[in-house]
Amino acid sequence: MNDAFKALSDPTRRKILQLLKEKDLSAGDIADQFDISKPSISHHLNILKQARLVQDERQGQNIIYSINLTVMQEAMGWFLGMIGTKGD
Amino acid sequence: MNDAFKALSDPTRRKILQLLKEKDLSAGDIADQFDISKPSISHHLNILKQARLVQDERQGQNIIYSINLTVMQEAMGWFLGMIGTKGD
DNA sequence: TTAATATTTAGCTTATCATCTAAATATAAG
DNA sequence: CTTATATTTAGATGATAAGCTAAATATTAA
Repeated sequence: MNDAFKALSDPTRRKILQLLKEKDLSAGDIADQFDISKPSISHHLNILKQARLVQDERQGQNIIYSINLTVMQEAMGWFLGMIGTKGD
Repeated sequence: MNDAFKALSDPTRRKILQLLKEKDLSAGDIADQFDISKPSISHHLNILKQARLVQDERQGQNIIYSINLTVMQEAMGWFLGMIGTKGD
C-alpha cells in the first residue's frame, strides 16, 4: 500500500498508468510517449511493477505491460475511508 | 494535484490526515502522536498545507489544523477516472 | 516587561530518487 | 552463428526530501 502511494507520487508514472488504462503497451511504446531515456522508463515501470500497479508479460521480443486495477481500487479505498463522515 | 499526490506519498503525512479526520488538532497534539521531532512534524504539516490537504488557524498559543476534504475528493476523482471501464 | 509555552524557521546531514550513458541480456531473423 | 531489435541492469550524478538541533517568532500570563 505504501509502495502504491509512493509509485503514484511521480507524474511520469501516473501518466504511464493512464496510457495503460487505454490499452496494453510494450515498454518501447511507453517510452516513446516521453522525453525520457528508455532505461529511465524501465526503472519507472519496475517501480510500478513492485507496487503491483502493473503486470508484464513477454511476447517475443517485446514485454507487454498492462494495468492492474486491483491495487488501484485498494488505494481508492483509502480515500473512501478518508472522505467518510468526519469523525467516524 | 501533483502536490497532493506527493504529500500523500509519505506515511507520516497520511497518518496525520487520518488523525485530523477524527478531529481537529493542534500542531503539538499531532506531534505527540509520533516519535519524530516537532520541527519535522511542522515540516510535514507545511507540505500538507501547501497541497491544501489541511488548513490551519491560530487559536491563542495553539495552531489548530483541520483536514480539507476538497482536495482529497479531487485526488479520488483521479482514481475514479482510472478505474472506469478499461479503454474508455 | 519578563518568563513560559507553542510553533515555526534556519541550517545541516543523510538517504532516497530521477535521470543519464554504457554495457548486459534476451529474442528474432538472416 | 551473427546481426538487429527490445529491454533491462549497472553505475554514476545531481536534485529532492526527511530528519535532527538550535534559534527565532508569537502568544499568554505573571
